[in-house]
Amino acid sequence: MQDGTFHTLGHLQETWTRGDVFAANCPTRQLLDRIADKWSTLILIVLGEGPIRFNALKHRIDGVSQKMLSQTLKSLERDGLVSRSVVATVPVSVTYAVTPLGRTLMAAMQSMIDWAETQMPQVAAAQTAYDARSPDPH
Amino acid sequence: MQDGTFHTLGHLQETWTRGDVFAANCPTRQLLDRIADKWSTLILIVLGEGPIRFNALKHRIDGVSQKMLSQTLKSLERDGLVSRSVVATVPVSVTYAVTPLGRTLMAAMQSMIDWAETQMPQVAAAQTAYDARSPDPH
DNA sequence: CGCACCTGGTATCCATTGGATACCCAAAGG
DNA sequence: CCTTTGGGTATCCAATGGATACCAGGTGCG
Repeated sequence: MQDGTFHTLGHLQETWTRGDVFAANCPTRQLLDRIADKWSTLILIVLGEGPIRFNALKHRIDGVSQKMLSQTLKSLERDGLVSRSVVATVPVSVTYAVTPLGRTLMAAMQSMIDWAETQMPQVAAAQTAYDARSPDPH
Repeated sequence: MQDGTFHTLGHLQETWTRGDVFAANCPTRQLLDRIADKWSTLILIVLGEGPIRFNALKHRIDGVSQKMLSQTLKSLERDGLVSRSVVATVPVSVTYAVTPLGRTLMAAMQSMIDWAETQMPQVAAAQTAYDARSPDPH
């Protein structure tokens, strides 16, 4: 398969111990690895506002490359979290939307966003303090 | 600085538009990029159970390399999410623990874990269906 | 007609990241 | 001695991500 594929795992495993997120073969952990991802998170947040076309999405998410966007969308579609529909307009336009399953994930993610927004000053302060303690002795 | 440093961003920016997670310079997004990370998530979950030493942590999290573990711990410490304490035992032992700030993040992350554990069958089914539709035409 | 432009991608190449391995220190134990 | 132990760092190589170029194929424009 091509350059940076997402399909290396094939499909999720069948057997696991519930709660054992730390064994590499635990499907929960595989799933966590997939969704604990920069672009997936951002894409789902934007899609939460409503269906959107590929290029609009690309311009909305600052810094995402076309390659990562199409790869990540493909993987999210495979996971049943977003749906892809080709609208046969003049230049074919492709619209992406969150599925009901994806919407349940978004609720869980929202608490992380909220945390980041509210706790940011704390983190910035901690960083400043840390950097002051270790003066980067070069 | 050495090989795979985490400090490339220096420190978080000062000016932003609240809720604008999509501009690359938004501190919330920088923070999100940092915590929406495979190893950070796993480390915080383990640390949530109580303080733990470096090697114990390493053996607990299947598949993490020593390099990534020490790098990620350093970055989490800088962000004020975990604390590192050197106990002057015979071979020096280092204990890591979650800070109160880190504990607030863990609560937010827990909903993601719960989602992964409960919705995994849905995702596995979606993947199977997807793979059946696109027969990988080689 | 011939050319550029639109959308939604792929193919290619190179920089950065992550993983495996080896090594380091100092003290204890055989 | 020589190995083991804990907590790393240094080095090297494979995998990942990003930049850029290209493609299809229909449309408007000179």
